[in-house]
Amino acid sequence: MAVDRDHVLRSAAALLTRKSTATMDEVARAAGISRATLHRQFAGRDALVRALEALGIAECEAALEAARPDEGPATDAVRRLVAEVEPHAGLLAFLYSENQLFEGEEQNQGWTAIDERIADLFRRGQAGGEFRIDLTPAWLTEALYGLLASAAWAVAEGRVAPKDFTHMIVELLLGGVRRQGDPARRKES
Amino acid sequence: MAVDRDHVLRSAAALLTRKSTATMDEVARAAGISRATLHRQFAGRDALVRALEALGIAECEAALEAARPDEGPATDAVRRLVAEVEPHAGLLAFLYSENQLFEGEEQNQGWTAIDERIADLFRRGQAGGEFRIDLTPAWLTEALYGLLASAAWAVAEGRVAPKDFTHMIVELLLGGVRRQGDPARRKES
DNA sequence: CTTGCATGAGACATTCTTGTCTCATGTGCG
DNA sequence: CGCACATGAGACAAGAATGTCTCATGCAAG
Repeated sequence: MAVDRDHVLRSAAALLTRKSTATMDEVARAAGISRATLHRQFAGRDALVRALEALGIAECEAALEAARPDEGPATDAVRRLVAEVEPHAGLLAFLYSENQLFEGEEQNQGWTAIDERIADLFRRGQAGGEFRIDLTPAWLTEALYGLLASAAWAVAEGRVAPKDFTHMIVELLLGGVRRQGDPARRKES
Repeated sequence: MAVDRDHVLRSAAALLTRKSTATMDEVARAAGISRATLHRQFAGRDALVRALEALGIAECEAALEAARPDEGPATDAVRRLVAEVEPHAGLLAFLYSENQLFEGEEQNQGWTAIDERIADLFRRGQAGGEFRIDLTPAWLTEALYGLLASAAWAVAEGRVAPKDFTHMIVELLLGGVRRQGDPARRKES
């Protein structure tokens, strides 16, 4: 009976999100299997992390699909994207910080493709006049990752309420902290 | 002749910023001393990290002092704060991710004090009508850390230009990505 | 010159994690 | 029933990093 590989991966993701230095043994126990069996599924820690990376990439791609980044106002597309990504923010935060360790190693091609699609969304918003143009799409993409990770950690540590997750990120990213204070309500430019 | 402790700390900060898993031996060589001497200065890796944390806290406090968070518009105070913190963003990013590992350990009191001062700045901006009030000061503080770390990493990996550092963070944090005077209505759900 | 002291180099034991292996169990299936 | 196979438990060696120790070197002050 093949162990439920997907279940193992998700258990590992949940654990490593909280404790990124967890041992193979801890990962195995978290999944309810023995270290031996875990090792039969994933040749080693590297293989496990790579599999998690593949999972994260797949989930990001699925989120991008579901968010339909090319439809409607870019603003709304960003909202949809964050909402779709929210459930996987923990895993993404883990992978995001994990990536900082890959000194000069080959950048995973899957990520660059996702980066590009997200950057394209920001680019579209800029071209359409919805977004300001003095911030590069590359930075906006990085900032989105950073905010997702920050929010995931802040929620994990109880510093902010889980239910506000999407709202916090989207509102800060889109509108910033400054009051769009307009005595005359926002009208045509 | 006592080794230049400050020089060692800054070398360690610079190295760990780039490679957070660097060995004690690597840290020692980066500082131009032997592992034995490094160990005489800092009882162990923990002690070193704690010293780095103290350094980071001291630099944050100095930045807060220099930024005069209680003077003038909160908007300008945030600008000053980010500008003051910029030189230490690498160290802060390291400490920020390092903190994710301190499972339930005692939260360093120094950080909570800094968190509070930053949150107070946001609170002041909200009370004064400069900042929107639907985002909690706690979240804004977290977001600021997240953006600082993202920017530091993005710069380190060459994905964004170092000279844009402060501008990118401040503009995104304050104004968001949406164009002001944007014809698209604002829908705060 | 001689002494004192910090340092560098390196040996050593220890601990932790990993990867590999063996063996017993237990369950499903023919 | 008997077989095959996946699993769990655990032993084992290898490697890495750490903490501790000793010893020789070099420099500076007396």
